[in-house]
Amino acid sequence: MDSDLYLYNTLSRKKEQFQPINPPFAGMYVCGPTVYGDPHLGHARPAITFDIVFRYLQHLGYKVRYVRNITDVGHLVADLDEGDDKIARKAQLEQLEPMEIAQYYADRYFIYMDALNVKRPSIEPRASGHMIEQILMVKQILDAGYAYEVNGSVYFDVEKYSKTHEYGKLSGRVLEDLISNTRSLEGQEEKRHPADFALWKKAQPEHIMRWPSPWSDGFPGWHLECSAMSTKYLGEYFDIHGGGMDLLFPHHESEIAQCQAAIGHESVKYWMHNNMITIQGQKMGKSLGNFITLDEFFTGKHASLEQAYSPMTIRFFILQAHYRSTLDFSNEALQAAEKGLKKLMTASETLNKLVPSEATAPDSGISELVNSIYSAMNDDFNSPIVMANLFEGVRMINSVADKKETISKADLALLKNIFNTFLFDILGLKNEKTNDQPELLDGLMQLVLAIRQKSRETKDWGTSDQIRDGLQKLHITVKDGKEGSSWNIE
RNA sequence: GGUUUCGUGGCCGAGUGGCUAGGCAGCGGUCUGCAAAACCGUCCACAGCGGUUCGACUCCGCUCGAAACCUCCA
Repeated sequence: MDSDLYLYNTLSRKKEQFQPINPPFAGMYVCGPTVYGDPHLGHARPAITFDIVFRYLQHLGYKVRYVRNITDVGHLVADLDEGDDKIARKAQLEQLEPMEIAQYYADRYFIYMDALNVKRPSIEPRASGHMIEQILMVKQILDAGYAYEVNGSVYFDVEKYSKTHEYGKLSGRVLEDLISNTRSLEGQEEKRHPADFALWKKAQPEHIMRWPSPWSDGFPGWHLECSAMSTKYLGEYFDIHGGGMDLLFPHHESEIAQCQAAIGHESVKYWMHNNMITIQGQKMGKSLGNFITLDEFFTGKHASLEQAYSPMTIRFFILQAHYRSTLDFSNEALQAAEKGLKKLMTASETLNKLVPSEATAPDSGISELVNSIYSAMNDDFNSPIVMANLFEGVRMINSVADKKETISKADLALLKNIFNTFLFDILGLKNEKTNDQPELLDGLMQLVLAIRQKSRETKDWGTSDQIRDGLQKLHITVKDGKEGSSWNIE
């Protein structure tokens, strides 16, 4: 099963043809959220990026197993002296089990990702549910001689590993630089080498999340869960591993080392990384305190938001940039996205009402449109180009509706197919209008517009405008065309 | 300091060695009772300086500027 799909592999820093290991199956692992805070705009980017990858691979006919983890381990420290871990504080103050906090935010994550029309992955494993696998992997690495135990903690021996393997190949780092640049942090004295990282950490008394292990009551190292769970569900060698660029080092670098040490070979064929969302040129992130939660976007309740932005506006906004570029947030950009989305959705409604003619005139090249959309997707998931092409389709649709152009039956079917396939199925955008009683509303509107038409015929503009303005207040726009008036819910 | 990546018009954002990105906003026009929407036309670019080339926004070098990672973070 050969495909024309090319994707950018961070490991080689080149676009490579996608050739799955076991076609028609495709395995994909993406680093999911750490559930100790409300999901924000930054969470939406990888979720949507890899949602597109998931959807497109399925569209191409692959049987995709998409695994995205939930990190619910090791970040909840009850020590209130340092940091601003409000969740731990909350857990302690309200006498909550830490897992209650994790559950709460995991649920929140699902709700908001559903709102963004992000498909649920095939498997969403939790780190806390895979202690056995993680402990087993630590043992494997110890047995292989690439780890050592100190006081109940186990560390990965980066120095030894780097003698026979290239630690830093993914992020382009050199070990010597890592030595000289690593800060001396508390608790590092146990490590033989500053670049070593924890596979298992003995829990300090204040650490409230802990599990028994052969070495100590403690918790697994940050990088371990992904290696253990990807191996469990996707095997020792799988196709795609994705995540945010900020995870490149040390997280993914360490995953590579862990798998190499435990299994004896690398586990990932293609590494994909989405770029960050910035706010005034700076990364939007938890640590910087400049993030805006999805809930705040949807409700408009945040000081830097001029209005509320719907889930699909956010999705459109994100898809209008290529996933490997930074994307700068601003009200202006969001408002542009909102208008663009509306234009696209209105056109998709118009499309369903279009009447075909004998031929397409002028010959506007709808099949070329299809080709260039596929080329764009195949070129490392270039969603902005896909959208630009869809807007070309919008122009055609509106021109036909305006009777300035005509479209053949075959071309119309083709155009409908493109919109259904790409706009809705692959880009995953959807019409957000809600209408529970379409017949009732339609009947009412026909009546109201008939009355207005009468007033227009007698040039009673006062009544005519009163009706139109009144409807506008209810977010129903009336458009007067050559063949009577039409209406639209905003 | 090291690693990685950028610098495109009023805003957001694609792309290419010579030929239109696209969206939003602006301007002019068509349509309309007036609008709205739509369509047509149009203005505004490729950080700076060198080099390669018949030709560079696109390749190379330097300068300036910005970001991410090196510590939990999507």
